[in-house]
Amino acid sequence: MSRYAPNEIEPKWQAAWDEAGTFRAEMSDKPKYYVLEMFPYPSGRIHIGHVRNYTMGDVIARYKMARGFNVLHPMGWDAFGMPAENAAMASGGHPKDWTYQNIADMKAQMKPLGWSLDWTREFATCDPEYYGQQQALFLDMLEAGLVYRKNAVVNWDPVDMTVLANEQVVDGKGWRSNAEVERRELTQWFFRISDYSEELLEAIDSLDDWPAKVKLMQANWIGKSRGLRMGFERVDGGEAIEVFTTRPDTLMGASFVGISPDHPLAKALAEERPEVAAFNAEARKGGTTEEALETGEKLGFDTGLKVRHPLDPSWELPVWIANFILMDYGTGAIFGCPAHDQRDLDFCRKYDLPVTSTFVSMTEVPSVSPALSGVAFVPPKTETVRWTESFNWGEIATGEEAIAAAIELAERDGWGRGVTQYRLRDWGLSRQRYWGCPIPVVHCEACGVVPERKENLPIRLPEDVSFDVPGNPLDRHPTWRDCACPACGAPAKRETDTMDTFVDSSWYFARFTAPRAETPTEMEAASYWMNVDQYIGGIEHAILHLLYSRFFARAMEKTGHLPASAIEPFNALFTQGMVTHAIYKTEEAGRAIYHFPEEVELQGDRAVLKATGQEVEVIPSAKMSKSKRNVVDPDDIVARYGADTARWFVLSDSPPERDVEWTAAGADATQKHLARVWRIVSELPEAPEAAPQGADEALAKAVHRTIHDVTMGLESFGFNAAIAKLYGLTGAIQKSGASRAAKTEAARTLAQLMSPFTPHLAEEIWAELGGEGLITGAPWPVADEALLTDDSVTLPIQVNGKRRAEITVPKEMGKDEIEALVLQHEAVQSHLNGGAPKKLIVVPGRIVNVVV
RNA sequence: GCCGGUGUGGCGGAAUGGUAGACGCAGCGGAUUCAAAAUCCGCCGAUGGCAACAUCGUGUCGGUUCGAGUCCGACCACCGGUACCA
Repeated sequence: MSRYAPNEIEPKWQAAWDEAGTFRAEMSDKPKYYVLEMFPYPSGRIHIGHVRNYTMGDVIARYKMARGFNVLHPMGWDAFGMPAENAAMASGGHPKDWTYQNIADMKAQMKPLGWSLDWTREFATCDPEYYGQQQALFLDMLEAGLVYRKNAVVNWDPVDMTVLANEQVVDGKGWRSNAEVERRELTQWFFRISDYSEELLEAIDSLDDWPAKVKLMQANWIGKSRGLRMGFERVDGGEAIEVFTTRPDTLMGASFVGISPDHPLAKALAEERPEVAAFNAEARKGGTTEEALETGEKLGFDTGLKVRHPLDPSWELPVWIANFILMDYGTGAIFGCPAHDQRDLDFCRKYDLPVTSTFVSMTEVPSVSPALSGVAFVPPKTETVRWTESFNWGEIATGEEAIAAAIELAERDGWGRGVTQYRLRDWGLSRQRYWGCPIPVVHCEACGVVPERKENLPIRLPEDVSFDVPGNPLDRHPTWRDCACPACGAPAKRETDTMDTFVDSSWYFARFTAPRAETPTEMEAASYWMNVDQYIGGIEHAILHLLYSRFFARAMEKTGHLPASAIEPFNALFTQGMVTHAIYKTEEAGRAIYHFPEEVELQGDRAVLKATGQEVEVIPSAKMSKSKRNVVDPDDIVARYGADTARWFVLSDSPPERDVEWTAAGADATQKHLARVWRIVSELPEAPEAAPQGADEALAKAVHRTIHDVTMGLESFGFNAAIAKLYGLTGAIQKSGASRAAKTEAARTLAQLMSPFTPHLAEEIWAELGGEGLITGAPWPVADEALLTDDSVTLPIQVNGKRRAEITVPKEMGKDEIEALVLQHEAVQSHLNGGAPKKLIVVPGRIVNVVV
């Protein structure tokens, strides 16, 4: 008997697949199936989360292959991004070298796992062949009116004189300079995704095979709301201040009008009055994230200007500048209603502004007024509210009715109009960074902003750049910017902003259908392979990446790069959980320092650095991130146990949609199990020619029950449950006294059912048992319905919902007969105390409940 | 702050509204062995009991139902996203 030797069989079968071209995808008459996992960022090493993600996709791909589909399962690299520049800054190399080296290293780590990938389609988004096509796409979108320029705020580091990513802002300070970050306006390129708000929202309903939670998150993100856009007339006769509100029903509770420090009025005031300029500078401190704005300290400045309340011209409201109002949202101005909005209430209490409730009374209104309690009361939209008499639109209405009435009144009297507003903002794609796709436009003094000519694409990144000082190397490159204007030929300057890396990942799935095409896509290939039938990736991409991709598919349809059938590019989506790991953190001079797990020693509840004994803060379970140094490398698992063990192991224990905390315990057990399967196969010749009565049939039943259960599991991402059933069948074959022929047949089926999970071992068994060709792609076994049912069923008997006994009855026994049997049952009798049951519930084939 | 999710033995987890804890890990006991490794068999939520069995038990509190881990409401803790991390 030979031993289970993964290090021998795995390279052998991988070579066999390569030679046969098993995973190379070509268009054919067969039905196609496109399975895609979100492509990795080449951080340097693959981590255990990648293994889990790509093994899931591989299981699906191999299963679909066995079901007769022509499967496309490609792989590539999301290769632009900040870490490459950070590495260049830290160690002096070049982002390109760093990235391509990482790709080579990670590919070398991925190959031994035996994933059914079509490597002939591989590309990296930093290949000029890819980003050049992306530039062509950009130009087509520009021509189609889907791209424009406007001002937007960024995080500005005043010491390093550079734009910071949100991630580089830690507690409001720049991560390198430790200087307080400011919000600063820059002219940026934008995609008109908000033009598609309604369409992207409505089409969510058609995404039947998407998780409900992702659809809900997207809908909330788009955030459709009906509200009132209205002007507040200025007492001094200046230009009215436009605001948008979703709660015009609370207009009678208005205390002030607030404007953003970037509002034209605030800027104009700052020109004249130094104290306004000083406040605006102060108010611009801090990062741009919604979280920072919502949770940060609210600051205000009374401009001294007054506006009139639209319903009562004698009622004057002060105009304040407030730091929590962003110019990017709505009109950059709000009216503050402290009684019914917590943020406004906090603001008014801080600056001693009046708080007026717009309710006289209602059941839900707290007895203490917001002015005293400090707790704002948001009027319910669906419940009837008793409004104050000053409301012209009636005393009693639900919040929704009052909102509608307010809009109607405003439109009738001409001081405002009802508008549908979306939370979704246009997608700012400009990045002031080197390692990204250059935006293919030219700035000409005579012609303005001019698109590059397509024949000049790709606009390549220059290679002679330096990272020794912060800022965008393209900006300070001596010659790269210089070019001829594509329109007039005069000397001009290139755009030095590059594209957001989300652009790269918004169409790669389409590029995989024709990865070497001279145009972004090829219609024939795109029409054949699109859509992605099954997309798999992390829940952290639930909103941005998926929404941007849905927008891009529409934009590509509009510009003739995708068929109309592909505007929703992902038929089915599965969001797998993350593999998490503790983060180990210490602080030095107010800055966080992260430590690798191997640098840390655990001592009961506390953890210390091995080197110094310094106590380390343990953040229990967090997303793996290179910058947090909590990434687990799967190499030693693969090296020690083999790919099949690693593949089986990452899918066996936890449901794929759930986060798992990584532990290495259990890999031993997985390998023991695979060795046991191999041993069972090796020992088949010792099984008897003839079996005792019923043994063969019992084994066949176990086999077909398992075919059914595993197939169901594969259809519904129930990988862990499917694996549990495979453990069960293995045990059943081992313990069975069935004949050699029956056991051999069972082992062949077991190998087929295992083949998506452990393809190398499955091939080895298939060959050992005389299977024809490769097991990969061999037709999937079909369960025989006749073998799935038993002649008798065991019914639990409950008394008042608690299990007290059970009876085994023939499957076809009628309700009346079961009732009679149950009532005679000793355990039931003793609970009845001679009386009759109040109720007797018989659920055929399931359960009996006696209500006493 | 806001949006979304998760919570079940010592651990990972199973369970179309129908026997809570499948399967696996760890642990305990046994067989085999000179001994070990490997392998095989058994036990394994808590409390009480020799046992049969009884009571309790799926984050907390409440509700719907003959019956709730599952549905509804409120809360707590943790995780993801929050538009320049990818």
